[in-house]
Amino acid sequence: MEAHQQARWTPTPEQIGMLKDIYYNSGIRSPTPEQIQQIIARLRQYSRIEVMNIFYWLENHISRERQKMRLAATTTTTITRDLHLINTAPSSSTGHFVNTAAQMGNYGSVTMEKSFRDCSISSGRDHIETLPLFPIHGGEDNFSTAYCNNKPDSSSYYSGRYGSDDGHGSSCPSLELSLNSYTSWSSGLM
Amino acid sequence: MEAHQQARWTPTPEQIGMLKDIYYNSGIRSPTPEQIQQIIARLRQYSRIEVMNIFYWLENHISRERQKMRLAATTTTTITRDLHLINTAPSSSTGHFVNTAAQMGNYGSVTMEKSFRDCSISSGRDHIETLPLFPIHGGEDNFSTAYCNNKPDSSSYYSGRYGSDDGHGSSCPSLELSLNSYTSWSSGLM
DNA sequence: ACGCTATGAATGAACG
DNA sequence: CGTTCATTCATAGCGT
Repeated sequence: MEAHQQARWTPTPEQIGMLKDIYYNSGIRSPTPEQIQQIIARLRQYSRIEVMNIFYWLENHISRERQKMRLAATTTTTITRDLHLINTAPSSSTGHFVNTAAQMGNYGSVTMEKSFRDCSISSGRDHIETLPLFPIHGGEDNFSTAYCNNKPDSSSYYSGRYGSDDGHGSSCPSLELSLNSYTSWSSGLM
Repeated sequence: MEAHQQARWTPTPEQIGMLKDIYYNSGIRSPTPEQIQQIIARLRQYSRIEVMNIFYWLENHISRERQKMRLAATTTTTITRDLHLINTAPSSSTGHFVNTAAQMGNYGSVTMEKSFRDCSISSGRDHIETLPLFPIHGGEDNFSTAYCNNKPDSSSYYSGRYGSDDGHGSSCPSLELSLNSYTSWSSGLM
């Protein structure tokens, strides 16, 4: 087993320098395909690099700068702690606690969104619906294995969080209307 | 102090599998409210999930697939071999046939960041040559192994880091137009 | 050797 | 729908 080449692109100093130049000097944040091609062509001289690497690099770079900025602003040890009480836009910020009610009503376009919207009014508050009346869950992870049992080796990687040993707490071995009827939606749903 | 749950929905492998099933096997891209209800009802067994999560998942998935498609079309001398994408019929048992390729036909506007994805594909880690679009599978499990396109590494058991659907197949070695005339994106650039 | 940090990679969420 | 932001996972690199 090997063949993975390099799992992760490791930019050389030259590449980083070039990217920074592009980023800072040129201020390019969203290069065009042509630009990308050229950039890539250049960087490839130093090491294996794909377009996505550049993409990620730029994205991460931008993100990170913002993050730092934000962090600095928040963690400011100096004064300015009570200054902004109303400026920062709510939601989606460092404080991120999603406003449940804020979600409804504005998704974007009109396509599937409409359908979602119809259901989604319950984004966290009400979940009346008609389906979840009965906690159908008998086999819990039955199909889980069916889906992807491709864990070749193992992977015994440390489990960081809840892993997958539980979580559903399903304990209702009752009758479920359609637990494993996948076909039902596939066929009947569409 | 209980945490605020996870700010971000963390799909379990099971959920992803189910979503893929819905997406690929059923070819559902814009589920109806009823479908949404059912989907969500099912997925809720594994973790907390709201309608919006599904909505976003589908959107992102579609977007991503489209990007790939565009890329393929671009790299393969325009549309040419995309015709035979639909070949082997599922012929499982339920007989869900997919029709995913029906969407292609309108990609000519490269805009911005996407240019990256457009231009590149190979990451260097995985490389799937076959389009995961169609879980054609002549087995007996119907939809089971079909989803997992065998994902060697990653092996993240939990969140969504295991990847599965992307296929960066074409790793164009150096077919670029090679506009090496990096005359000047910036001043001297290097 | 082990743990921490920096950062590449991936994807969920949201904007226009 | 395409683009962009934000968050998180995974890992190369480095210090102790």
